[in-house]
Order: sequence, then C-alpha cells, then structure tokens
Amino acid sequence: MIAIELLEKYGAVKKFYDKASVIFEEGNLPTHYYQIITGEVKMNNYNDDGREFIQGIFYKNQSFGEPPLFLNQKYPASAVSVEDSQILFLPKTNFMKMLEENASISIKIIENLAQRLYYKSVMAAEMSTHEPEHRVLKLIDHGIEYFNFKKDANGYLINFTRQQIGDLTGLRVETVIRTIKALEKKGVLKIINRKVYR
Amino acid sequence: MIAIELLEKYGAVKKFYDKASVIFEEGNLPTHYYQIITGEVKMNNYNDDGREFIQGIFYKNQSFGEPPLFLNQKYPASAVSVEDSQILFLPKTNFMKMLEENASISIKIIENLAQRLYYKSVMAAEMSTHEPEHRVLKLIDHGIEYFNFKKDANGYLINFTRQQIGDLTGLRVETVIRTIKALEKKGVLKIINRKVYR
DNA sequence: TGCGTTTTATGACTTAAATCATAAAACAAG
DNA sequence: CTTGTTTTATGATTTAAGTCATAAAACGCA
Repeated sequence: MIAIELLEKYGAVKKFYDKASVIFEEGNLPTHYYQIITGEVKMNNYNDDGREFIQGIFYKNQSFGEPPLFLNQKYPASAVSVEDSQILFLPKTNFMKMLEENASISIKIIENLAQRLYYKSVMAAEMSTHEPEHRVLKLIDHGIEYFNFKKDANGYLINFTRQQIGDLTGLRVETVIRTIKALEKKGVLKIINRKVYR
Repeated sequence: MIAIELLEKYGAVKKFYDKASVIFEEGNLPTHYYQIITGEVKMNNYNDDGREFIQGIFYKNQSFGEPPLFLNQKYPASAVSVEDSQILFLPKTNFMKMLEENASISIKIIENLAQRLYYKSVMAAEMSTHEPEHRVLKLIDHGIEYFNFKKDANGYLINFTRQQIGDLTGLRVETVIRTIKALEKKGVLKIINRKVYR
C-alpha cells in the first residue's frame, strides 16, 4: 500500500466500479498502477472451455496488476470487481517517476511482490499434490493470515463462497462442498448455517 | 543478476556445491542472498508421501530464494544443486546495506520478482485446467523464453528430463511421457532419439 | 413481497490420470 | 569394461475427482 496523498500528488485519480465490472483484461498491455480504496477485486483467467481460475483476491489498500507493468508484458489475467469498488489509477509514467523520486517505495513494492510470490509458491506446491483437503485447508489458512477474515466466538469466518474456493484451488464446486464437509467431520473446521469457520 | 564485483565489494563469497547438494532447506529462516556463478539449482518441495514438486530451476547469473529473505519468513521450499555449481553468498545485512546504497539495484530486483510472479501466474492457471498437454506445452514454451535452451537445426532442445517436467507441472512421469508422444503425433514438437525439440 | 439468481447440497455415473508392473536403452562411476 | 542407476517406455488396472442431474435454502433486487 502506497499513501493515497502521495499517489494523488503524482496525478492519481479515483474511479468507481460497480460489482462485476472489468478493470483490465487479459492480453492487454498495462497502462496504470491500481490501488483499491474501497471494495474487492479478483484477478482471473478463463480457460478454453470457459472455466474460471482466480489468481488472487485483493481488498482495501492493496494494489494489483504490477508485474506486467514492470515487465511491459501483456496481462496474464483480467481484473474484475467482486463488490462495488473505488480504485485509484496512476498512469505508468507518473508511477515510474514516483518510484525514482521516492526510494522507500521500492522496498515496499519488493516486499509486496515477495509476499505474493510466497503465496503462489505455497499454493503451487499444494495444487500439485492433488489432494483436495490439503488445497482447501492451505487456502483457508492463507486467507486467515493475509485477507480480512473476521474472528468471532466460532473462530475465523472464511469469507469465500464454495465456488470461489474452487476457482482459487482448481477444484470443482461439488468437490469443494464435499471436501469441506469431510474437513468438518474431521473437526478441523466448523460449518454453522452454511458458513465456514476455522 | 547483480554485478559480481558489486556483490564482492559488500562481502559476498563463493562456495562450491557438488551435484545434488542442499543449499538451504524448507522451513529454515533465510540468512543470505544467493546468486549462481556456474551450474544449475532447483527449488523444490516434498509432500507428505514423498512426491517432489519443483518450484523452479535457476541457471548461471540468476538469483534465488529472495522472497523469504525480504519477508523474514521461513523458506517454503529447499534449494538443491542439479549440477556441480558455484554459488555467491552475501549475508542478509550486507545485502540490505547494498540495496540502500544502490537504488538502481531495487528496480532490477523488482523486475526479477515480477518475472517470477508472471511465470507462477501463468503456470497456476495452466495447472488448474488439468489438461496435461496444455501444462507440458506451456512449461516448454516458458523454458524456451526464459531458460538457456539451445536452438539447432531441429528446433529448441528442451533441456528437461520427463521426470523434471512432471515435477514442474504436477504430473507423473508416465503421463508426461505419454503426453509428449501425443504432442509429437500432433506435430507440435519432435522427439529425436529421446530428446525433445520444439 | 414476490421472483429470479446464487449458493449449498446430494446421489449416480464417467473418465482421465495415477498407480502398478515390467523392461529396454542410455548414462555414470569405479 | 562391468555394473548400478537413471531415463524412457508401454500395457493393465484402479481410483478419485469431474460430470451430470436435480433441488432446497438463501439472497438480492425491483
């Protein structure tokens, strides 16, 4: 997260997105730096037969879509708002200028990329094992650590739908539903009127 | 890649590793920055039933293992030499000092992390589709673009064993062998005395 | 408040990749 | 050169997750 005042100093502007609107699309070249003021954004792919894969979900104060911006490569995935969202836009050239003039920003960006790479590494290893229980549980535990899941008397409320868990882990909804039930039976998580707690 | 002279100026030292030796292990805390002078290094995990997953393979002039170094987190994978290798070691504190004093290094690190994140994103989407032909071909094409595959009259020589392709894509050797044969039959790659060309 | 959509749920069936077994060719080491 | 190991190879069988069908509960919005 970069301070909003600093971004605005370099010319960033706010834009509003209704739920389910496209912010940028897979295959396009990056033109801006994006940071979420309010709302929720997912980055996703669709494969040949229309199946969705969610690369990641981003919340308030998080940025997304930087890697291709730095590499001048096409976006490998699209960005879509999951909720009504307010996004800060900063044109690439201004963003680069800001980086040059504010050395301390670089280390923040490095840490942010490192964090995301860490997540991808862990999930890649999980996804290669093919064991649904592992995959789902790793995702949930990662979510607790890095997303804004709320804790209450029942534990952490996992703020994902079964479908989202499926799209994040490469599993089908039915498999996720059955896996979550199996994990409940094993006592590692709770289902309280359809909501998942850990 | 950071200039060797600069690294040495900050106190980096060379170490030699025989083929198949461990450079650091999953679960340990990072202490150094590592850069390959000669040789080849893989980063890998083993899951509960002993199955290997290769996070990535690194060659001459490439660095590896930075994300946990920046985050102060445990390594999510181990680093093992694939060939006899010469590795440059720079202690973390010196590395951080070097970063502070050489702003231009930061942007290189950012680009490097961005590149790796890009690869992980593409492979994650591929791996979620479950179609072996897709996965194998994406890996091969990525290898051509970013690894040191040599081109000759037959095309690019894919310098991976079937087992390595399996460990990088989450497929079993037998599946990789059959998939490569299928891809050959379709004419998208060639097998010339057991070696794969594209 | 009512209606369409999304989410969760369950059972039956199919299928593609994993597993198991076995072996030949190539390579590496002594 | 011999021997042990790794790599490539192929066929038979198993199995776990995907697919398909169907539906109830919950949610959202008009």
